[in-house]
Amino acid sequence: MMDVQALPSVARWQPAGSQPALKLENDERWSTFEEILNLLRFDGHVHQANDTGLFRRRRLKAGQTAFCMGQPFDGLYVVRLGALKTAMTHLDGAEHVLAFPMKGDLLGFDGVCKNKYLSEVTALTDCDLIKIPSADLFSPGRACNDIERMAYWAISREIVQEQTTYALSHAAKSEARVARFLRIQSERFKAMGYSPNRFTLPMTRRDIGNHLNVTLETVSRAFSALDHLGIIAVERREINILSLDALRQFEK
Amino acid sequence: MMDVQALPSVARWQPAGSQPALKLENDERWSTFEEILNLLRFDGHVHQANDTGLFRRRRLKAGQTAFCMGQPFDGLYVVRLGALKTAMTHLDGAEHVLAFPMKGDLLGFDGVCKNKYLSEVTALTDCDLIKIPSADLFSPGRACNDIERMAYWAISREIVQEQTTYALSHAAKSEARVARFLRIQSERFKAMGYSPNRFTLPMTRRDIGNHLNVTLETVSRAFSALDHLGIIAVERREINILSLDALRQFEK
DNA sequence: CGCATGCTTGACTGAACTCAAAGTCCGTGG
DNA sequence: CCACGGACTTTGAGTTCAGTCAAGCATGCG
Repeated sequence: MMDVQALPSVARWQPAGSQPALKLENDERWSTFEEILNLLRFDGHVHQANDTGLFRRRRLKAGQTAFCMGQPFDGLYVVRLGALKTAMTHLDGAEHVLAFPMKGDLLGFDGVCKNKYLSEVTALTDCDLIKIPSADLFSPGRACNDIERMAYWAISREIVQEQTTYALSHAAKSEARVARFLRIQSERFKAMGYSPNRFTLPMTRRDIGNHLNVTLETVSRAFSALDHLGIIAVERREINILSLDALRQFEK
Repeated sequence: MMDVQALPSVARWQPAGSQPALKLENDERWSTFEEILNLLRFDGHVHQANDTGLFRRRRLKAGQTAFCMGQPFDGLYVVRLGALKTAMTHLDGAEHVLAFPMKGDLLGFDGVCKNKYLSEVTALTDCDLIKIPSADLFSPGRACNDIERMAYWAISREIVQEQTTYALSHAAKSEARVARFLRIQSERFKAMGYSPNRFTLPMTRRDIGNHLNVTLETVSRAFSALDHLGIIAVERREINILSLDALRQFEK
């Protein structure tokens, strides 16, 4: 059924409770503007004048990088399938995980400013991205319409998510951060149409810890603690949220 | 000379070494597109076709809020003068300081997504903002040109700054974070045309601590430590960086 | 099978938080 | 003018939480 059977286990990752991989017959490597709007869950209205354009897709295997820091900017990407991580590498080599983009998220907007990407994007699982070339965003000849509006909207959403994430790393004890992280993951899976209660984390404890600014041991201990309390059930990367309310209580 | 003499001290705030307030005769409350480009330090090229439009300014006294969480989105703002803080308030009432916007920074883009602002902006000093109404950004009739391009560029820069800030709050001991904070402040003052070595912080220790995710006491102790080491000279909010290199060493 | 990677758990240590007191600056009002 | 109050800052002492180091287990891959 799934066309990635032969790949390493992490690549076979799918959210628990997801529909059985809708046939993937559409192996033609192009996406319509409408598909992008659906992926982004854009709720504004468009003029339907852009139906003509097609956008090229890009496949990534788990572990591959979509783009690196310093690479020249060539467009934005929308995640069609899979999970990734974005990170910044400091001068001293230390890495900071910024986010874990998944289906429907937008990538690469940090590249517009200096005309090169300023973060690094790595696929955690096999991925399928859709590219929106910079030409489609900036060419002055093109009608200033749907793509523009959608891009603004999506970028704004990314900013909000980033702010929220940043706020997430704030204050609170380490266990509370982990609880908040799980709650937010749950909401994201729900927004993508998957089960908010049962899901499989695509990232390692180390990545989570880096993201939340705690050590991987602390993440592990927090998971165990929440498990012992009966709030969640953890088995490696399989998460089962038993009481979302209790989880929320833990965030304070 | 300065037209704010009668205001409380925090309102009289000016970066040390700034030019003596260039006459402020331009009390007409409108700004040109060119002024916005200069403020943002936009380095792309524009078509000069937008010279006609004028943008309304908005004055704020220290302590006033530019906009609150939940307020309907009505446009972006560029800081013309002064310093502010942006913050998110959590459900439980806890506040997280996201950034300290100053001259040339862009505000309000988090409002596009849900059509309402999702952060709260407070003036730390008397401020002068320039408003870019949402109509100028989205009206389909308008030529898709300079304003669009500038907005993209500026937003991307904001994202980069936010990512950097987020990464700043990462890892490292509290003293290192404070050192990094000072270094970044120094660079921002330099970018605004002020002295990178001598400046006055517009925000309290509490705000800095909140922003860096440490307590105000820890910030104070870090300042004292850096002072005793001869790396900086601190006197309340007056900062004098004696050795930028030593400060950088401290970030690791 | 053996190795590499990732995860869990324990014991110890140290850095940052909390609580507390005192000092400084500033604006206000007597 | 000076006294007062409030906001901000500094510094100290005790405590707690999370990092470090280390060992052991599970999984998956060659």
